[in-house]
Amino acid sequence: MIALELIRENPEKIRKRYLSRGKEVDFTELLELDKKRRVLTRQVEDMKAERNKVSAEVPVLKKQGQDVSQVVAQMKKLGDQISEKDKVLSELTEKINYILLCLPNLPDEDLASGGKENNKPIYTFGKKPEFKGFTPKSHIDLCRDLGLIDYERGAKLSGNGAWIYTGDGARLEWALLSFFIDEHVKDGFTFMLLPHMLNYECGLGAGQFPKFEDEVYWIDQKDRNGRFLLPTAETGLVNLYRGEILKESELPKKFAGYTPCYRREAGSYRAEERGMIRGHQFNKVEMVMYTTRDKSDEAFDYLVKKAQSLVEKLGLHYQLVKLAAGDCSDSMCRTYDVELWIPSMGIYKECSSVSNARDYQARRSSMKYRDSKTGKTEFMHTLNGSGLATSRVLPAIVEQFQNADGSVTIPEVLRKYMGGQEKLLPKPKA
RNA sequence: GGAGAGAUGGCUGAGUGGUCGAAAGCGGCGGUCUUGAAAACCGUUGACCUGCAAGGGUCCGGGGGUUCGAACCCCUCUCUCUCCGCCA
Repeated sequence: MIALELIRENPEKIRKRYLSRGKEVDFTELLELDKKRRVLTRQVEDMKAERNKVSAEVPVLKKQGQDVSQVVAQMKKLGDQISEKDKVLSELTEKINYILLCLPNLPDEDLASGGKENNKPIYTFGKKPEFKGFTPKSHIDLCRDLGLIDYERGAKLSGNGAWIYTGDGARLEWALLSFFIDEHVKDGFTFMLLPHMLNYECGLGAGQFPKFEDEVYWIDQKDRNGRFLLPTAETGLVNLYRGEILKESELPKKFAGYTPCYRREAGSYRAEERGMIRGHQFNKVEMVMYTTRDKSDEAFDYLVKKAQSLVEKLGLHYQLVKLAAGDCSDSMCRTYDVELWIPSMGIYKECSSVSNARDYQARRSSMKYRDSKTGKTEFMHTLNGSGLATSRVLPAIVEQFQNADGSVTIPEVLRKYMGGQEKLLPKPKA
């Protein structure tokens, strides 16, 4: 949620910043409602002040033995007027809040405007692997030949967009998760295992609701009392301090959470995204940081570096991409993606998205800290980054590290999690 | 799943219709004392909205109601605890 004052003070400037996202906004209605509300608030508060004053006098008059029936009748009338105006006021407030909740975050001003096409790679690590003397296989074929994934039975159990990690595949996925978590713990992150079913407020606070209510799986009913399966651990981790005020000295806070991510991904299936590139359930370790206002840029760089270092330790070729304003998700001011090279597809695929939401999420769920100097409360800044989406990393590993004999070399850092195993070998044909 | 109890400030906990935004204790902050610290003593100490300010308004788990007036009465939801049952 962005601050209403920003819009009130300079609607034109804010409008232009939204334009860089490709988002046309018109604040006319919002500003009118806001104006109405401010006038009405003033009126209602004056009336309430009157009522409070007179009501306080009633017991005094009674004690003096005076007749209060006339005063009481007057206050009854005033009370009716107040509740009428109060009703209008709460309707206004609800409308204003809804509009505000639907507005995306303001993109940072240094971002390229426009959509995906304006994303800019700003760093590249390693090189595209060359496959001498053999034609490289796709991760789908590799996973099948190596017995890592059972796509057919995954679909049998759950439907399209589901798969089963089997044997070495499960171990490799688990090794990745363990490796990432160990790295985070080493860096002082608190490891978290969250409930996978979250309440509505989590979606609202993270910024996914009300807009994307249809993109998650609902458990009981799809409304404010229902629960949904988290689409990312961020949705939970970013709600930890909802309604709380922390001491400045408690920040920054660093969390790393592992959860499966459940997403409907309605209509997004394409032939090129078979395999584990896009599914209804995938594994991800998510990093979330809470910082003070002045430390969030620093934290952002830190999280980007962290995501990069994980991929680099695995030895994977990737590019770091600075997203254009329009490609950043709605809650975010800025986003950098780490994209892994997938040889069979001839493209880079995101395995980490690091973003700074600044105070957007904190405003939605009122997460504040007390500034040690001023003593005032400020909204925290929240940041998040995948560290990493293992289900995207595994395809890159098998494709980038495949050998002529059909085997795959396991990255060194993962071997200790796999009993020292160095290679994944093709299963003998039955 | 059944029965009961409860939710009050950073914490413990009093308050059951009228100067209660809320006693008391702890904690925090400031001070006195001390070479310094501790102890003791004194003072101070919730959040939000609005306003230049003075002030005003709102908040005692959430929502609704009764009343001139609600932390307190009524309804409802959520959560917590205790006991019983069931169970991976």
